[in-house]
Amino acid sequence: MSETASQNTVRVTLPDGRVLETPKGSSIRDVAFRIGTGLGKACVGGRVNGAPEILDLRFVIDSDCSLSIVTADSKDGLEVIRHSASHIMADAICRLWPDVKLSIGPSTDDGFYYDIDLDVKLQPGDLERIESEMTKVIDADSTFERCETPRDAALERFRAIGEKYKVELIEGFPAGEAISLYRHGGGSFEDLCRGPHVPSTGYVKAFKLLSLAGAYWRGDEKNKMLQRVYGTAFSSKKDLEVWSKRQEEAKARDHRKLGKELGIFMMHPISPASPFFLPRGTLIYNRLVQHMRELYRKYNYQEVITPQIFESELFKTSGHWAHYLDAMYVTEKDERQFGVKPMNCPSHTYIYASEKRSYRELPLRLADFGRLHRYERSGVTGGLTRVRTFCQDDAHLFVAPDQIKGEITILLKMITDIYELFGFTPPRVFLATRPADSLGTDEMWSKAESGLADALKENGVAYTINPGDGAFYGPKIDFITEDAIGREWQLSTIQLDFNLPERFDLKYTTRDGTEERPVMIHRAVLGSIERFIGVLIEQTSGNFPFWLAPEQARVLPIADAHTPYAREFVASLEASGHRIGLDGSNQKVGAKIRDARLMRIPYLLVVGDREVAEGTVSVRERPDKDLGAMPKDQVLALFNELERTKK
RNA sequence: GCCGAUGUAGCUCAGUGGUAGAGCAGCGGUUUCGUAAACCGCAGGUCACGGGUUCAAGUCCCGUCAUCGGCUCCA
Repeated sequence: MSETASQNTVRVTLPDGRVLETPKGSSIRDVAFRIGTGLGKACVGGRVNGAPEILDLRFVIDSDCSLSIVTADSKDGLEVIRHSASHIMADAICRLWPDVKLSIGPSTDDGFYYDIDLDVKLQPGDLERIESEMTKVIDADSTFERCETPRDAALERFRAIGEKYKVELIEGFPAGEAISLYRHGGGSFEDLCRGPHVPSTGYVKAFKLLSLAGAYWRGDEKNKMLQRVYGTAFSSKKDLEVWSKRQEEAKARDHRKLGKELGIFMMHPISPASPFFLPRGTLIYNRLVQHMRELYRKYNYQEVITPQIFESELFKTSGHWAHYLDAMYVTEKDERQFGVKPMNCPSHTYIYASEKRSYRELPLRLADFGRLHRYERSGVTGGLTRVRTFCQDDAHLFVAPDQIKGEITILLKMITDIYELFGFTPPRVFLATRPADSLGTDEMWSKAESGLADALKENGVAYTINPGDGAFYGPKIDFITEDAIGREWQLSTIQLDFNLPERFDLKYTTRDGTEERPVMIHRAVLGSIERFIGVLIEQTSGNFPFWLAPEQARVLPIADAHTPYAREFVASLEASGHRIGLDGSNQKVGAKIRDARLMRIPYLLVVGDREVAEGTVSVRERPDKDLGAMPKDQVLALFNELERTKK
């Protein structure tokens, strides 16, 4: 290897450390082909010198650099393909409806969309028309060309064709900066775009348009609502099929579907967006609450029960009246105004303030499973994940300022343990900072925000900052988990609050006899029990662990003659606290097995002549594992162990 | 709240202006059976609700409610 590259070559360092000498002026694509034909065919872009942005394959390398090739099937590669697919879709829409105005069309985690302004209301059937127009563009395999234009020229160009959203976007760019445009179809379609794109439209080998939706321009509810067309694209037809299949499977796990099938909850327009928990759902619900109560004993919480309805003064003092009145249920009696509680915190301040508090009592941890009501706007509600009545495993910790970090450390452990117990993947953690509309001083906020950040760092929890997403009274740490179809939900939360103690004038007496203000930590581990159950149903596909299953086992007599024995067996298992069913129906055992499997019963205990004679049951473990015949004591030991270890 | 779609038996769904259907579930009977659906019969509907168009509306139009997909919001 020569020490210095010649005048006409550059040295390109590959991710594996290999150095490739390549003619000056080679494109990323050339380099990929030099590495291997397979890679050359599979690549869609490249990254130079570890920069975050992906560059076009056509990007020319004219100096020594490090390069990593982005292949079509990688996450980055898919992003490029999808972004190009969104351009192709925009082109197709322009061909079909020439008076359309384009806004933005990015790629997303599992596809892409384009927001368009079009007088004609697109119908679901139009998606097929757009798809076939897109296919024409893709079949033409025309080159994606990048061109840089001075800002003012670009502005002029888009203004001339009346693309007002593009004009608005460009106006937001710094003056004098060059604007990059991408065109394909020999210039018949041109769009403002940072890139990168695949070399030609033919690279988009597998795509599908998915749905239509409304979306506000720039995500602001005050702006015009545009039409959003969602689609997805993959590097191969096979990948698209795999994805489609997975989507189907996810739909089968939808908690609204399973909730109905498994008898967990129902909904009724008589109380919109408010679940009715059926007996089976209530067993799960109460078991979860029981589990939290067990933890509360361990972690020194004290549970309280507080009123449902309060005079408005409470919420005026707390600030909720000003911030959330529209979302509260209010009522008037005796010419006094009352509100149904949308959260427990203000009432806990009354318990705190009901006696003179000493530093010795802190941290004071008050837990409350109180039912909350929030008027969620129509259109935002759904299933168990966003409801108008719910309860949280809510608690408020009243702590001295120097106890904050310690408490949060304990909470992080509690939360981590919970996700592990349920077998959830670790949640994504966000630190939500001060929102525009908030209470308190800058000093309070920065103290609170850095307090949370320090606690996270000290406990080695990786997190992302979510600017302006905090509660109006304080910053928070949110723990985000996904449902079956990838929608994200906040379950656990830890919120720091210097405001309520101030507003309700809470105090404690220190060792020195002076009075200080406690800090409040609002926290929920499961979050809303309703939402938690919704996510739990989807994560487990209804296969609840033994300790949570509403019916942990079902005894299946083969014929009527075996029913008395079966009944006895059920009674003795129930006497040990297990939830056992009996299928005494007039059906063949095959049908009973089928019914029980559909209900996801963890254990099926079959009894026939043999079992009666031997004093056993034949145990079948979900979904279809034969554990053989077991005497009663062995079954009991198994169930007790499952219960004890929460498996 | 906004954009769009949907609403037929308990559930899943068919029914494109001319007499409301199927499967499963339910009920009655027969069958007593060995690991994913035995057989026969019966019953079940103001086609979400309210208006309108029409000789005639589940079907077309308008409104309301609810649900679903998004957007915005989420103490």
